[in-house]
Amino acid sequence: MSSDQLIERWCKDHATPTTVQWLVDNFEPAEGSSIRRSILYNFYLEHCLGLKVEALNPASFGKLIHSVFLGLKTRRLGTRGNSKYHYYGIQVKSSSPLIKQIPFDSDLLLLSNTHQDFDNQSIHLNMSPNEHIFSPISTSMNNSNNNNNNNSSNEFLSPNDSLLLSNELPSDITINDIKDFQKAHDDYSTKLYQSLLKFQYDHTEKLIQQFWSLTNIHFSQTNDLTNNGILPSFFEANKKTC
Amino acid sequence: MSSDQLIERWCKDHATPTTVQWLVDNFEPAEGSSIRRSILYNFYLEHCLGLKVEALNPASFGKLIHSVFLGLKTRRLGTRGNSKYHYYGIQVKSSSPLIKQIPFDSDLLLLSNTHQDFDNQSIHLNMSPNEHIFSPISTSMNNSNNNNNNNSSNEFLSPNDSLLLSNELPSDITINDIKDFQKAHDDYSTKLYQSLLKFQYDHTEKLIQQFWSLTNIHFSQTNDLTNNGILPSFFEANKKTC
DNA sequence: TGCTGGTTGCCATGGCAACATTCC
DNA sequence: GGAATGTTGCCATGGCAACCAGCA
Repeated sequence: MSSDQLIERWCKDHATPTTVQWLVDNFEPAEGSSIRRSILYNFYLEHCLGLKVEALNPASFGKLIHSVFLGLKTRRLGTRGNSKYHYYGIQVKSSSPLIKQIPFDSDLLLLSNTHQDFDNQSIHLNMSPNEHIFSPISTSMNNSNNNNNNNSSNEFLSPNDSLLLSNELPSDITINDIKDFQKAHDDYSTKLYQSLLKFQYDHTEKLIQQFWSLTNIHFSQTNDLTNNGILPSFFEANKKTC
Repeated sequence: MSSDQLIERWCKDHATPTTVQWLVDNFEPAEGSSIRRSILYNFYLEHCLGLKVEALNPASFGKLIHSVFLGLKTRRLGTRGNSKYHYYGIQVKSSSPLIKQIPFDSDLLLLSNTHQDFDNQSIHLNMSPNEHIFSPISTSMNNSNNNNNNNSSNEFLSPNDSLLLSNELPSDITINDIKDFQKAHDDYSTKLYQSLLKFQYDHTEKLIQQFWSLTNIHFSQTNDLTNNGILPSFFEANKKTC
């Protein structure tokens, strides 16, 4: 089926021809490739933001993309215990500007102390380049590995990251504490970003308050992020949480 | 397959014969009947609590119960927009003590101002008898309707409820605001109860803090629940939340 | 051979929209 | 006939455990 026919079908059903066109322009079927769903959905949100158009929710967007790229499969990829849903059988077109914004394929939480070939004895940290916040640094980080579409667990250590983590943590804080915090923070960042995209200011405020309330530090105090008080109290509050 | 054979199979696989026995003792296949999953799971949690045994998570419990009651179906029942997952094809045995603890089948959020045949002009409220907190009052409420296993939308108005709601709300608070609050509070209560069952005190504290932080009222102030300040600020904070 | 860690199957849950029924 | 509302199909997501491959 040609892309024009696809568009016509969707135009009739849901009047979303522009989005279908956007999908066809930026993505293509590709055996063996996959895109993390949340990344693709965030691309879509930005697309809608640019068009000042109401976005579909993730489930409905799923229906749409399945109807455009027939035969899309589902896979859950990622490190053990942190697998994420991917659309399998699709890739960003090499001609698409989005390709510059694709984070690592191994964009998953990856904290390991089994490899110590950098900064002797320091912790290797893939800062899980935030999938949706395309800061200059994460974009440039990612470009170096764009063509690598397989599942290899590339690690990446930003100099800043190692400085941040290599020392000065209270001794009773473990690697798992840091993992937990990072996971919670990633989740928080994702929700925060999406609520910002949707101009849900009240929701945004609520998210910030909720997240930082986990640290037992009042929201108005979060300016003191650098004062070394937040991580410990967060861990304390979450130590026995399931 | 006899219940003894069932138990033997599960004993071999998962060493949970007592729970299987408990299931067989308290539940039975029944065409056309259903039990809300969260209610059944909460019964199970209490069962484990009594035995001082680690409970399976809901997904694993689902596998267990499906293997004991073959052919169980899934249905989502409830008022529009508030459907809940049920196990379909099973009921509590009439000989089971649990039958006294089954809430209404229409235990779902139900706020309506279209029926006004009680307490002239007041709001009819099904206080969504909390599925897991078996207070004397909710238990006695439920008994009156135990045999009614169909989907009829029974309403029930406790005198106390009508007193609580019939007046004294600021005029800018709508029925939908109350619905939202009640929904959020039900969710909060469920989580709170489960964390209490599991002795997750830290988690419990976090839940309380998170929930009440939505109201912009500090946790230490929640003693002032009756002072009419919480509902309005909660609604304000959530008005534009998706 | 046993550990580690990615993948997947089978559960769970929820949103939205289409469908079906019921009730003005 | 149209509005309201319960039900279901088709998406989404996640936890846990089984499986399996690579590796010490």
